[in-house]
Amino acid sequence: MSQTPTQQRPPPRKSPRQARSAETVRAIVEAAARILEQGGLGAFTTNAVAERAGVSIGSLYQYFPGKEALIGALIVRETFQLIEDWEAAAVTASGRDALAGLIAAAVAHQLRRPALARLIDLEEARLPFDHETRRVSDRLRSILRDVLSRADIPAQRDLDTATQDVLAIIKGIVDAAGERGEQDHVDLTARVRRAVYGYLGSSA
Amino acid sequence: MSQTPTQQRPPPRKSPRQARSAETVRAIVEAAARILEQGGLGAFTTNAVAERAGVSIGSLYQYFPGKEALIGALIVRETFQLIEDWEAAAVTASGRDALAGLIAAAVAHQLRRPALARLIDLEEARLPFDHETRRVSDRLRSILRDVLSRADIPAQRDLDTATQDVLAIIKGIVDAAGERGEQDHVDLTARVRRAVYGYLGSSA
DNA sequence: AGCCAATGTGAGGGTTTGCTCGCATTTTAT
DNA sequence: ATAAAATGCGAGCAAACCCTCACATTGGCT
Repeated sequence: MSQTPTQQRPPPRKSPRQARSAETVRAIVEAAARILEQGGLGAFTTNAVAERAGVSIGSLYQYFPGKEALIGALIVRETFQLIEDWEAAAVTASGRDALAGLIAAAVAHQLRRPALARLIDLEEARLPFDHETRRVSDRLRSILRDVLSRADIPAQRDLDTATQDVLAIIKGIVDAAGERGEQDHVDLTARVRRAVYGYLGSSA
Repeated sequence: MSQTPTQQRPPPRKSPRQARSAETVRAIVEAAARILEQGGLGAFTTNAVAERAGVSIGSLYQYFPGKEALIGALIVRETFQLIEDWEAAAVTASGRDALAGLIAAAVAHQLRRPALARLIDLEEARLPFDHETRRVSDRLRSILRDVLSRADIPAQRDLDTATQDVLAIIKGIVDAAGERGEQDHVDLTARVRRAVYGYLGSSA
């Protein structure tokens, strides 16, 4: 009966085995994203997500153990996109270039779907999440940490604290800008860079 | 019948006229704060707040038109404390000292009740608020804006954007630090200063 | 074709919770 | 003391909403 010991509170759900169910899961997650960015948390109900996805509420609960798991899946999806961009940016020779690449990628990611990205940051800060969600967030932090430890970036007294602070700086500025409807990647990237470089103790 | 044209959606409520009711309002707001910082948003129900305050649910609704108004009142209360500290810090002769004072005050304010301050920042970013709440938030921004426009601080191309960014930097770092349980005012203040000065284009 | 597993359905049960309303108690004013 | 206003009370209504379950449909396989 118990094959996969996965989560904690609600019983785990099936994974899709056929192509159509994989598409169902995709549709549900994207519907969740659209509901969130158009109506905010207030409009985010499981029935609304199912309707928007064009599936029944029962189908939704076959793949997600509860409402919060939906947000969790959305966080994983969005964060994973950013991880891929960051991994590509991190392989640059110079640490400074890598850091600049991370910042540019973060800004681009945010401006793609600003309302969604901002709400996800808020939810991530608000909810205690499952193993998979934490793992993806940790991976993101780990990439930044590695870049900050490169030789051509000023050494930090506490690398973990520095990583957390730089992430907070990026998210803070970029979320606020997205809320205001800013579109200019170049200007926004430059502002984030100034704050981050200043924090790290680089020269301008 | 209509003496005070106050809010929008729900009907406005009475203002306390006797001392005992003023105390009731105080107790309700403080109960809201305690519920929030101990149980988070999930535990924040109107009945829970009333019970914690030692008053009936009916009394609560005599002074607050709804659940969100409670959070609004809490935001006003907390923000007003910070405004007073900031106004005191802003009268310093040097703009750089004034800015340093704002940062130190913000850090101190955050570390006093970290969980509460963080949740309030999150809620402030999430909800659309009434006139009074916005007015207080605007006052805070205005103080920072004035300091940033001082002569001995590098001129910013767009003062409003700079104000928003600096606020985001402060809140971002300080909320993340509070979440981690940091207690060291001095170290945290120094880190925020580096980021802000870097952003503004000052030298370290 | 026939069987079984996978997938899809949606009405509604059960719970939570925001909020009202009729009434009781306390304070103020005369 | 008495009336009127202010304040306090809390059972319970109404609505929202998460989630289950019994059943229908589809797809894969021999």
